[in-house]
Amino acid sequence: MASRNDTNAKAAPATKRLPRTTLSGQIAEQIRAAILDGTYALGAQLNEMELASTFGVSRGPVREALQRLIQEGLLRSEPHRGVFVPELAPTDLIDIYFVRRSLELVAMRRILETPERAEVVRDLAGIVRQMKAAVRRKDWPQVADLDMQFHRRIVDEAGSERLTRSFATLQAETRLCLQMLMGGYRENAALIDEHQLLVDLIERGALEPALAELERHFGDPVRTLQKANASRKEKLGAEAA
Amino acid sequence: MASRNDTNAKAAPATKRLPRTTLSGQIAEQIRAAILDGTYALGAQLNEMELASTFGVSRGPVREALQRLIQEGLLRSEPHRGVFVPELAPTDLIDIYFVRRSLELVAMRRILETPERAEVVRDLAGIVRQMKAAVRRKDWPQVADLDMQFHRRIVDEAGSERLTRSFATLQAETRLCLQMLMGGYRENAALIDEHQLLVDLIERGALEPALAELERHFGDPVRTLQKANASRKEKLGAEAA
DNA sequence: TATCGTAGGATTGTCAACAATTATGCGGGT
DNA sequence: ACCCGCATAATTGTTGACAATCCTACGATA
Repeated sequence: MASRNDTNAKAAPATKRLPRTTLSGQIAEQIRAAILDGTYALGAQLNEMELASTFGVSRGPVREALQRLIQEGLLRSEPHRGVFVPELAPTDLIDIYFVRRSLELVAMRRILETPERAEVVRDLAGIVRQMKAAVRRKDWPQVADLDMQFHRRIVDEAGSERLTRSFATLQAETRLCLQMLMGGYRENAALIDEHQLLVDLIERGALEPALAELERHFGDPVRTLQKANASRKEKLGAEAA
Repeated sequence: MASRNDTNAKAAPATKRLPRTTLSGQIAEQIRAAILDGTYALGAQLNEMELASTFGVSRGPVREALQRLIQEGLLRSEPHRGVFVPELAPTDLIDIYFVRRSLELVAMRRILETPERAEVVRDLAGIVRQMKAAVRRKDWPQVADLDMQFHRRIVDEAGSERLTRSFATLQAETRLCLQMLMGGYRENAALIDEHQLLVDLIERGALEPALAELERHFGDPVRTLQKANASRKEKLGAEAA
């Protein structure tokens, strides 16, 4: 990872392409990707100096990037100790999905209130199509990514800047949580059908059925986790301090 | 403002009281309070060096504090230019209230689903009582603060860490927006009655009426703003880029 | 006189070093 | 053998200085 820079060659061409970019922002993006990729394990400490040398920069930008991720909920800071990848419990996933469901339901309601839905429906259908292909290739990371895109597209369509912002952090936490608790993305056979059904309901303007289906769609991951949790609850009892 | 430190006397007693505190955090709190107090006007730029000398620290902690506030939505950063107090439009207030309403409705629904509500009801009633006294004293800043406490108490009672976190930023933005658009808090005579009614409905466990009243409660500020907006809409047409 | 190019000043972004705090390992005492 | 206190080591928090970038104002030219 982080092969973009050499030891101290800071004049990378990528930096020039978009002048309105900050080094901190790039670092934040890279670290975020690394966290979500599972590069840093649960509870691991992120050494500032180490990260700095890894990215070929000083500790300043790294520090700012870390703080940004802390505010996003992807890292936890203990003053004078360090920043750690949070150890998310099953209750955290449930909490995350509780808020996510709320936000998406609101977005869905707003979408079905507007008469112009052709564009969203087209985009969502395209995502589902790609998803179908990815499932056929058994490219699960891609499926997970498309799942993210699908739900984000719905929330974005609501046209609320704050809703989008809140949802973005929730979605990042979701990904982290799934990574931590289930070791990646689950192979859910019903996933395609559920998304396709949602698209159809949106197209037809069926408000209540769409909301109900969305709720059902969210109830499933929680139940899946609870099943997965049952097989490793012995490990969780050790850290009830 | 910021008379806590002298020129370079960093060993303030307040710093020692809570060892698990970061200088950046304190700075962030101070700057946030200053923003919400209206110390920094709409669109004003916050000079890092100036803030640093004001607080008697270096630019590092100031920078981190600013970035924290940026992520909270209370400041806007333009790379290589500076950080500014965002110029919020009426549409922003509407957007903020849209998300706030959604979150509070979710919290309310969850509260009314739990059988143990005595503690919340007691706390909320206490806040309303203080509010009544503050209104009698015409202490509007205090009324605004109690209003904030009231709604935050409701959201906190839902017991969702993410809901609380998201709501906190929304509430800060709300305060900023009201400060910017209406020059502070409005003197709403019906405010006390509305809150009291909400408390009663929560106590009685009346789900649907409580949700309806909460919606009504949120519809009002938006309408108030739209009225206030009517008197200055000529200024808003200039920046439709 | 208006406009374009350029020099100046100011502010942010970044860096390397210093200081404070915390955790760990060792030695002595009970 | 176990526990307490102290010194050491590592990491974060903070600082001041350097470099890149952007805005502004001035002057030359058409």
